[in-house]
Parts: sequence; structure tokens; C-alpha cells
Amino acid sequence: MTDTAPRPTLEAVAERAGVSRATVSRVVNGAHGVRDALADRVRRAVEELGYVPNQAARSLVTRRHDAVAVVAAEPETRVFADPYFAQQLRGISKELTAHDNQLVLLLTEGREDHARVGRYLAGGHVDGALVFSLHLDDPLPGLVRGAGVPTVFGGRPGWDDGRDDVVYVDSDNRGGARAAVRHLTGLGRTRIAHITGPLDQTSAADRLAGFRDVRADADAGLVARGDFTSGGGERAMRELLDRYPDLDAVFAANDLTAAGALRVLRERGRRVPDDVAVVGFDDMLPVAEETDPPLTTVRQDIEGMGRLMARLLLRGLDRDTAPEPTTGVSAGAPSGVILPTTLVRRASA
Amino acid sequence: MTDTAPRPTLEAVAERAGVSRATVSRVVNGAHGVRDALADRVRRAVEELGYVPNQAARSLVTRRHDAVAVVAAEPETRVFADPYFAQQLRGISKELTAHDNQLVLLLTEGREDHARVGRYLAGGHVDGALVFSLHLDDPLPGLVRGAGVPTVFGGRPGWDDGRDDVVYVDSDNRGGARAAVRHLTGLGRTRIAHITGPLDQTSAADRLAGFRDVRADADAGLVARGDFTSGGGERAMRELLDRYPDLDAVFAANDLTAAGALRVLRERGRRVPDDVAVVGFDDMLPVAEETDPPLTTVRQDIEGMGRLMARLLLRGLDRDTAPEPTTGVSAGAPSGVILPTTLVRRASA
DNA sequence: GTGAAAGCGCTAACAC
DNA sequence: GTGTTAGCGCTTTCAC
Repeated sequence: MTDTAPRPTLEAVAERAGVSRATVSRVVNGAHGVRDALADRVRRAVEELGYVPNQAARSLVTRRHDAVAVVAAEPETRVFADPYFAQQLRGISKELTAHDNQLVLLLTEGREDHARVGRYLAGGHVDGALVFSLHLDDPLPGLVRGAGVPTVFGGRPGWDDGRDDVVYVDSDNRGGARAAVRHLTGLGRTRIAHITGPLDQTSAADRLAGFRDVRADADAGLVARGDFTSGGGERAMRELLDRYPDLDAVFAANDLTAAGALRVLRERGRRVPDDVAVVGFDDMLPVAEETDPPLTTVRQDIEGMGRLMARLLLRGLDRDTAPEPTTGVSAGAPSGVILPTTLVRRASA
Repeated sequence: MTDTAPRPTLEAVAERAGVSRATVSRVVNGAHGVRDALADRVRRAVEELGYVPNQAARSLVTRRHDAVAVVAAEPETRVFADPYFAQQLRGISKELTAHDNQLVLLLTEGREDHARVGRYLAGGHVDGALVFSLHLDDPLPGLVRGAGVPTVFGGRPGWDDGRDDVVYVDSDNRGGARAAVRHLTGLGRTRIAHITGPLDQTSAADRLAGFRDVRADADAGLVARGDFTSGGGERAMRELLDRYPDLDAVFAANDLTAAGALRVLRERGRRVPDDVAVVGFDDMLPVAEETDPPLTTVRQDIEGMGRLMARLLLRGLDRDTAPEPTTGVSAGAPSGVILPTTLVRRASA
């Protein structure tokens, strides 16, 4: 572990180039109005000295950090159960990088961490925050608001207090669910069941709503509660099969759930998709492609969600962001942006 | 997106408490030698004003940031193919949090990003770096070294230039592989094949070495090259079966590979584990538990690796880290720390 | 034990 | 166009 060498300052560069600090500063920050000859001298001096601006000094005066916090509750979300969060992070990272912003990752494990996150956010270390809030009673959002930091949420926040300045990005869970169920009805299926996710998460609630949109008159018993895990999918599938031995289709709230359901169906001697058609949600590759048969499922643009979150935040921060005509973001302050989903047909339905 | 309110400064607190800035600074930084009465007054003022230190100002003088960069090459590693990296991140985050350090995530997509990362690291924004370097020819390590930032590597670096100041944390890939293969021989298997990972990654190379440790005299044909994906596992399994229709066991370099192998075995009418026993590596839950049959595999303490990386870095940074008697880290500057692996028995072998 | 004062390295008015 | 100067908010000698 090497020691950090003393780094050259603006002053040093100025001296070497024979100009004032102000001029060096202008050149370094790409300002206009410096004669080419001088600018070149400065650039050469920067090069020779290996000068790198001291961000702390800069932030102290500009009050900008070019850094954004990404806040996620680790145990409660499925952050680490699947690559979902990782993909969002990737999208966020790409977008932030493109605009020279750093990504500060704040993972919370429990209540003790909330105070810490609040303090950090309030501490003015970052210019904004990207917050993943998937639970109805998540304390994080309130906290972030209290900190007074510009924020974009990932996933539709559960609370809805009428404030229209809450910016969030979500994928079209409800529409995706509708598409899935319609696909099933299109296949001629008539006894279609749904295994939900944990209904305190808006994504799960929205998918259930989408199911109901299409199957408004379905028996209540055709909806079984799952928890986004394959074990939960197994349990729910058993329940459903016990109640409705003649069901011919299942829409599972996510791919893991579908994988569990698939196992139970096989165990009970049902052929998929012949006897029972199955559709999942997420298109989580390591799962959806590995099941037997491979899963027909609803794909969301997860990375795109991440990118968009970052973009919206940066835009709100008055950074120079390219206009974004494709995502349907309205001018002004969009409250929520919903990304489309697409049905991916494989063998299970 | 709310605006940031003007925050109170040390000065303001000092005035309110009727003391000097120096005294407030001492109290805030937990220094000794301030009379209790005064300290209390200061703390109250801090509370009332909602004072939070300005980190930029502090860094400017202390030259510390209490921040650590985590650098990972995104497309080349399996960073986002599975929850592996996410779990390490979690471990890292926990440890950093416990020592009041922030985590700055630097994801690189390709060569263009390297310069950026180098600049950032050299820019003195962080006190140290945690670098995931899984490829033999990864440019990142050299870059990080050039930046002169204290660093701990995740995974045994491929290069080995004799410098013993390279600190890294890895899990016992070789030992784990040995355990896996021994398990197979213990089962009475005699024709044991190995599907490797991409051999330019040290983890894959080490697992192959472990296989060879136990099966020194195995036919070269019993080793087929995979790439850590299930598709690669399928291809390799087909090859192996074509060459050795009588093989009775397979050690796959990771769980995804094993999942692919399992599919081909089923397709070819081999019963697992009766005809062919299969062992994977990683214990990547969403895969290992979902395969049919569930996978016997080698588990690594992934989160523990992350924690340990962070701990070693912080220690090298002279932070107050608790002594760590359990992991076998020697005093002084340990070069490489290898975490143990354990065999997890399920149904496939 | 406490305060005064000197910067840390940079940007942004403001002169020239 | 370019230089001068005054801080940004904090820590840290060094007096007292």
C-alpha cells in the first residue's frame, strides 16, 4: 500500500506556466476567454506536473460535489436476492459517469442505519439522491425528504400524499401483468390463477392489479399469496392446486415464484404448458432461461430504469443533460415515469 | 426536488455556545481536554442548530476523506451475471459503515473508463481502493498502482511480480476444488470429468489446479473448457459425454456451469446422481437450490471476503480497526488472505 | 483548558 | 483577456 505523494497545486501550475492562478483555473475548468497561447502553456504545465484538481477545495467554494448517493435498504428489498438491483446500479453508473458524477452507495441494514443515512444526506456530501423504496412503510423516503436533498425514487413509492413533486421511475408492472394474463387468455386458458408477491411492495400490488384488470370476475381463491421466492411459489402453487385441480394457467408475480410453481406442477404430474401454462415476471435470466421448460415472462428494462433515474436527477440538478424525447418524460417536473414492459415468449406458455 | 437550505457553520455554533471555533471543533471531533460544562453547551448548540460538519472543508485540511473506492470491471467479470459481486459489496458496505467510511462505486465498462478511474483515484478523492481484478491481463491493477492509492484486491491477482506488498483476499478455490473432487472419489466415482471456467481468471485456474491435485493422472480429455455460463456448461458436457460415455462424475467450475451440465445429462438420459454425480462451485442460491436435482456445491464466504477486504484496507489506512483474530490474518502486512470454503451436500452428488 | 490566527486549494468577483 | 483578492468552513499550532 503505497503512500500518497504530495500533489501539485494550482499555484504550482500557475508559476510554471507563468500565469496567475485564475487563468489556470479557467483553463482547467474549460472556460472561454483565455488566449490559445496561454491556454496551451497552462495545459503543458498541467501535464508536466501531473496536476489534478483538489476536489475538496473546489467543493468548498462551489458547493457542488458532482456526486450522487444511491440509497437502498438491503435486507428488505430483493436487492441481493437477484441481479435486479445490480443492473439498475449499472444503468445509474453509466449515466452518472457520462456526466462526470460519482456514485456513493449507501446500503442500509436496519433502523440503526437510517440515522446515519439521514445525517449523510443532510451533511451535504452529495448533490442528490437516488432512493430505492419498495415498501409501503419504508422510512427512507421521509428521511430523505427531511434531509432536503433532490431525490428520484426507484419504483413507485407506496405512500401517495398528493405531493406532485415526488419524482420516481418505475416499470409498467400493471400493464405488464395485463399483457401476461391476456397472453394466457389468448391461449384459450380459462382457469387462470395468480401467485402474488409480498403485497406491501408496490410492484407486487401493481401486478396483482393488472391481473384483476383482465380477470375481474375471477374467484378470490385463484389468487394465492407468495413472497417473490421460489419457496413461496411452491407453497402457493400447492394451495392453488388443492383448491382448483382443474386450473390451466398461472401468472406468477416474478420468475423465482414461477420456478417454484413449475417444480410443484411437475411433482403433481401436470405438464407445462400443455396442462398448465405458466408466465413469470422480470425475465431474470439466470432463472427464466434455466427453468424446465424455459419461462415465458414479462421483461422490464431494468438498466434503463437506472439510467433514467440518474438522468432525471441530474436534470433536476441543472446539469447539462441531453433532452430525452424517447422516454415520454414531459417537460417541467415529471412526477412519475413508467417504462414499458414486454412479454418474452419461451416454452412455458 | 427541494433546495438545500443554507447550513449552519462551526462559527455559528461557536457563537451560540459562546465559545471559540476551536473548542467547537474539538468537541465535534471528540477530542479530550474540553471541560464538561463547555462541551455540553457546545453539544446543545450543535443540536439546536442542526449543525453537520462540512466534509469538504474538513478534507481540505485533514487530507482525509473517509471514503473508499470500489472498482470493478463490469462487462468482463461476472459482476452482474450473478449476485456474487452484490454480496461482496454488502460485506464491504457493512465494514466501511462500521468505520464511518463512505463507499464510492466505480464501475468500468471498457478501456475508455480506465483513464477516468485512474484520474479519479489519482485525484485524491478517496483514501483507498478495493479493486476486483479477476483477469490475468486486467489493466486496472497497474492503473491503481500508478495512482498511488492504498489498495486491497478482491481475488488473487493474475500477475505475480514478486512484490509482496500486494494485498488481496480470495477464497480457497483450490482447496474447495480438491474437497469437491475428493467428495466424488469418496463416492466411489472413478471417471471424473472437470468443466473449467475461463482460464484467464485466477479463480477458474485455481479450481482446475485443485482438480488436478486430486486427479493428477486423469486423461487430459476429461477436462473440458467452459466459461462460467450454463450454455458453456452444456457445450462442455456434450463434448465430455461424446468422448467418455462412461464418465460417472463431473466437477463443474461453478454452479451455472453445473446447471447446464445437468440439463445435458438429463437430455442424454443419464440419471443424476445415480449414473453421473455432479458438483458445482459457489453455492449461488438462486441456481444451486433450483436445479433438478439440487446441487451439491462448494460454498464460499462471499460477504466475508468483502468485509475482510474493507477491514484490511482500513487497517492499512491506520484507522482504528478491531483486531481480527478469527480470519488468520497475520500481523504486519499480510500479502494474501485466503478464506476457507465448505462443501454443501445436496442431491446431485 | 481555551482562544487567536494561519492556512488547506480553489473559484469568482472585481479591477485593470 | 488576465491578474488580484477575498473568502468557502474547517483543523491545528501556538500563545495565553
